[in-house]
Parts: sequence; C-alpha cells; structure tokens
Amino acid sequence: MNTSHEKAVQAILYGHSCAKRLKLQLDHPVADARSVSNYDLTKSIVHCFSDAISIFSDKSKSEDDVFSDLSSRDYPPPLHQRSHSKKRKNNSTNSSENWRHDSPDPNYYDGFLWRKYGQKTIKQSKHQRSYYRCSYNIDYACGAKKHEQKIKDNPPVYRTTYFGHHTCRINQNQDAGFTTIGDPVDNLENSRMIRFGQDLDQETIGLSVSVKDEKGIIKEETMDQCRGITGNDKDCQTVIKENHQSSPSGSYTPSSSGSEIDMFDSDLLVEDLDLWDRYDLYDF
DNA sequence: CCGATTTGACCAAA
DNA sequence: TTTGGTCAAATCGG
Repeated sequence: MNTSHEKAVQAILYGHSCAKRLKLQLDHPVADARSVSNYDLTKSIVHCFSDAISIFSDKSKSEDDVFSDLSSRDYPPPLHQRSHSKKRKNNSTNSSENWRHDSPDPNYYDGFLWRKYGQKTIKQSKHQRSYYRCSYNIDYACGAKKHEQKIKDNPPVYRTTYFGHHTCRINQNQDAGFTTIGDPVDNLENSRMIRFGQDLDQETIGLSVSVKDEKGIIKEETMDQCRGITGNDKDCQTVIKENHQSSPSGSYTPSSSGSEIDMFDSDLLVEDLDLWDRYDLYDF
C-alpha cells in the first residue's frame, strides 16, 4: 500500500503524461480509432489533478481511508430508475446513488448538460446543496441526476454526487474537437476512457469514488467548519451557470490555456509514455 | 419571447 | 417533528 503522498504524486505524474500525450496528438493528429480522444485525455488530466488535490487536502481522513474510498469505486454502479415521487432516498443503505466526484474546480465539466431544479440548505452544512437533472430529462426520459455541494473551503472542494443512469444517449458529435461520451458509468463500460489493454478496473483512471455514506459529506464539512474558514457558495452556482451556457454539443473549453502545455518538455514525451503502461499498476 | 434559474412550498421518510 | 428531495410559480437574462 502506497502512502497518500505517493498516490498523489502518481496521479500528478499521470496527469502530466496525459497532457503530454494530448499535446502530441494535437501536434500530430492521427485518425486512429484506437487512440484515445483528445476529450478523454483532457478529462483524464482534470481527473488526475483534481484527485491529487483532493488527496492532499483531505486531512479529515487517514491515508488508508482516503485510498479505501478511491479504490472502492463500483464498476459498474447499480442502475437506478428515477422515481417520480418526492420521497427521500435512503442514501445510506440503498444503491440509488452511484457516483461521486470531488473537484477543486466548480466548473468541472462531466460531458453532460444539466438543469438545476432545486437548492437546499443542508443541516450541519454551511453550504447549500444544488440539485440537477439531465437537461434531456423530458426529451429522452433521462433519469440521471446529480447533487453538487461545496464540502471544503480551503482549498475548495466541490462534491458532485451522481444518481441514476443517462439514457438520453445524447451523442452530439458535431464538434470535431470533442465527443460527448457517456456518463462516468457508461464511459467505463462503453467508451473506455483510457485503454491499457487490461481489465476494466485497472485501465480506468476516473478517480471518482463510489458513494457509500452520505453522512461522510457532512462529517467532512463539519470538520472543515471547525477550521473557521468562510466560503461563498454563490461562486459555485455562478460558474455552474456559465457551464450550462455552453453548447450541449460538447464545446467545452478547458480552463487551462493551451500555452500551459508548452511548458512540457517535448523530449520527455516518449519516455513518459511509459507511464501509460505503468499507471495501471497504481492502486487507485 | 422563451428557456433557464431561483426559491418557497409541499411531500414523505426518518 | 425534522429534514432532504422535488415541484412549480416567479424571476432572470439572452
């Protein structure tokens, strides 16, 4: 069992290698259907850095706890048919909640278009929780939903919890640069975000965690509150709003500029590609 | 004008 | 009774 520090470093290194590979593909586009798409690479980079940050910032958990979470992802998560009733879900026992993602970036783009339908103040939580459902909920009877809530202030961590399954299959691929891939679940099952020629569990690098105990969110945040740090949840909403204004066809523009990639040393491109082969050995 | 968001009310599980 | 999840009217904004 590696230490959390090592895990985080591995995640960063892998993100670095993804960035390099992305640059390589941008510089030398190839029409190879087997290659990983630029979008997937971008998503992988975001995942890696987000989770590395989460690891470093998650002081409320022991190292083992952190990686117990990270390694306990359920693939595939259980299917969940949306209930139209208002009754509360039993978050701690049933399997309706199936995906969780922590990100320092409230503008994290998961490839889908969401419509906000509610916001609640959660007891013992100083941040409000926002409720979203798939924008194609009506058109395609898509039952996918998600919650989003700020759980830490410094550094900021936004937790998105996904429920249900995307049935909309909105694969608007008009945009040549990006393709709308399935939800995190579908992505794993169909698109195979990253290919290592290994088993699914090993080749997947989405570091989101399966949800086991919603109370943990409150617990973490309560500990954060003890630090006496204040935050502004409105920021989250604002950014999300901006995110929603982007085209549903997936015209996502990564927040980081392309110039940052220039910082990478092209000479390392080949040797660092080895990380792709080694990353499946990491115990995320 | 129309689609998206906000927000108070409502409902049901805990 | 409390609380989380959802509804839907009001409001906002392009």
